[in-house]
Amino acid sequence: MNKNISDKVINRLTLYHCILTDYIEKNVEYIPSKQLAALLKIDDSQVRKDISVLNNSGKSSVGYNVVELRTSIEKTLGFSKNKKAFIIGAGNLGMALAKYDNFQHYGLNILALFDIQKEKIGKTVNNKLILDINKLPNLSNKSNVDIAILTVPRQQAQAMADFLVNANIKYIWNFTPTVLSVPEDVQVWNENLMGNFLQFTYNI
Amino acid sequence: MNKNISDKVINRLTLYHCILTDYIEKNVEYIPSKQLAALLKIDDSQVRKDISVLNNSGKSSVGYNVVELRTSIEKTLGFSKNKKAFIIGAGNLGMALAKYDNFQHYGLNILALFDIQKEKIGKTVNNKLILDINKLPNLSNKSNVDIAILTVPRQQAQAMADFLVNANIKYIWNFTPTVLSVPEDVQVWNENLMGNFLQFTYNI
DNA sequence: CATCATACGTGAATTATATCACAAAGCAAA
DNA sequence: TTTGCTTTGTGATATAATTCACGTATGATG
Repeated sequence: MNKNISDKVINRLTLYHCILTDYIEKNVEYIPSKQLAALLKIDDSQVRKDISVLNNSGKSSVGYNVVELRTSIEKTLGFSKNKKAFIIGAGNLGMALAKYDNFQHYGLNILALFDIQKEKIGKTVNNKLILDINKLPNLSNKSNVDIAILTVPRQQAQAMADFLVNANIKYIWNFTPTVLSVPEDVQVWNENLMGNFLQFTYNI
Repeated sequence: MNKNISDKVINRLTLYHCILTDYIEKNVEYIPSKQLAALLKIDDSQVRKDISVLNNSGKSSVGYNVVELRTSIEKTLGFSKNKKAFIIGAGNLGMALAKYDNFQHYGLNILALFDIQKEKIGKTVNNKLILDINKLPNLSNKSNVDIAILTVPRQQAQAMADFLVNANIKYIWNFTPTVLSVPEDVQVWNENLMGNFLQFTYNI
C-alpha cells in the first residue's frame, strides 16, 4: 500500500502536473509555488504543503525545478505502473475513450472493449477489438485485468456491475449516472459528468 | 445569485438524484436517509444535513418521498434552467458528448460544435452542425451562449481559451489536461479525466 | 561581502466538513 | 391508546483542510 495521500492533494498534484508539462514545453526551468498557486487560484502555502508529500525539494528564492517536480509527481502517483483495463460498452463514450491515446501517458492501457450488440462485435476501434461481453470473465482472468471502464446505458449499469464483480473486476470507473452497489472489496469511482456540470453551472 | 451551497454538498445531491431516479423506476415511494447513506458509504446524518438545504422535509419513521425529494434537488440545482452551450473541438470526445442526449435532462442544450479542420465543417453530429471556429464570436453573441465545452487537443487549449474569452464566453468546461489561464470573471471547470483516474487507481 | 528580495518549509490558527448523540415525531401493533 | 421501534432534524463535538505567519535559505546587486 502506498503512502496515504488525501484525494484533494492527489487531485491538485495532477493539476500541477498539467502545468509543469506546459512549462517544460516552454523551456522554463524553475517555477515558484506562488505561480502554481496563482494558476489554480489557491494559496501558495497549500502548494508547498502538497509538494512536501513528494520526495522533492525546492530552492529558496528560485522555486521548483519543473522537470524534477514533474518526475516526482509521476513517481508518486504511479504513472509508470501499467494499469490494464477493459471498456464496457462500445457506445459513443466508450469509443471516444478507446480512441483517446493520451491514456497511455498515464499508465492506462486499454486492452479491449466489450458489448452485447452482435453487430459491433469483431470490429476494432483504434486497434482494440470489440468483444462479446461473455468472453470477459475468461479474458480478465487470463490477462489479469481488474479495471473496468463502465460506459453502458444507465439502465444496464447495475446489472453489468454485478457481472463485472462476478468476473473478479475490482475497480470500476463509472461513467454512468448511477450509484452502483458493489461488495466491500470493489472500488467504484463515479465520474458523474452531469453532476459536475451542475456543480459548475449552479450559480449561472 | 443562488443560495450558497458548497461543492461537496452539490456533488452529493447529484448522487442522491441518481439513486432517486432508480428508485422511482422501481416504484419505491419512500427512502430513509440511512439507505441513501449506505449506498454512498457515508453517514446518514450527512444525508439529512445535505437534504436540509432543500426546501423539503422527510417523514419520521418513513423517510423521504422519492419523487418530492428528486424534484427538490432538480429545482435547487437548476435542472430546468436552459443552459445553452457550444462544443469546441469536434474530435472523438467532442463528438461523443454531442451524441450524449442525456445532457438535455439536466438542462444542457448543445447548439453546435466548432472546429478548425475544413473537412469537418458543414457536417452534422446528432443534428448539430459543425461550424468554423471563426463563426463563434458572432453566434455566441446572437444566441446568447456563454458556456463552452472545450475538447480540443492539449496544445491548442490555452490559445482557444483566449479566443473564447474574447468572444465573451464566461464558463469553460475544460476536458483538456490543461490548467487554463483566464480573467477573473470567467469560470473554468476542469474535468481532468486522467487526474481522476490517477486518484482512483492510486492505491492499486 | 553586506544588504535586500524572493521563496521554501512548517508549526499554529482558522475555517470547513463530517460525525455523534439525542429530542421530537410518526407509524405499527397489541 | 399505550408501548416500542424507526427515522427525522439539528445543536455539540470531532476531524480534516486551508490559510497565516515566520524562521531559514539562497540568489542578486552594488
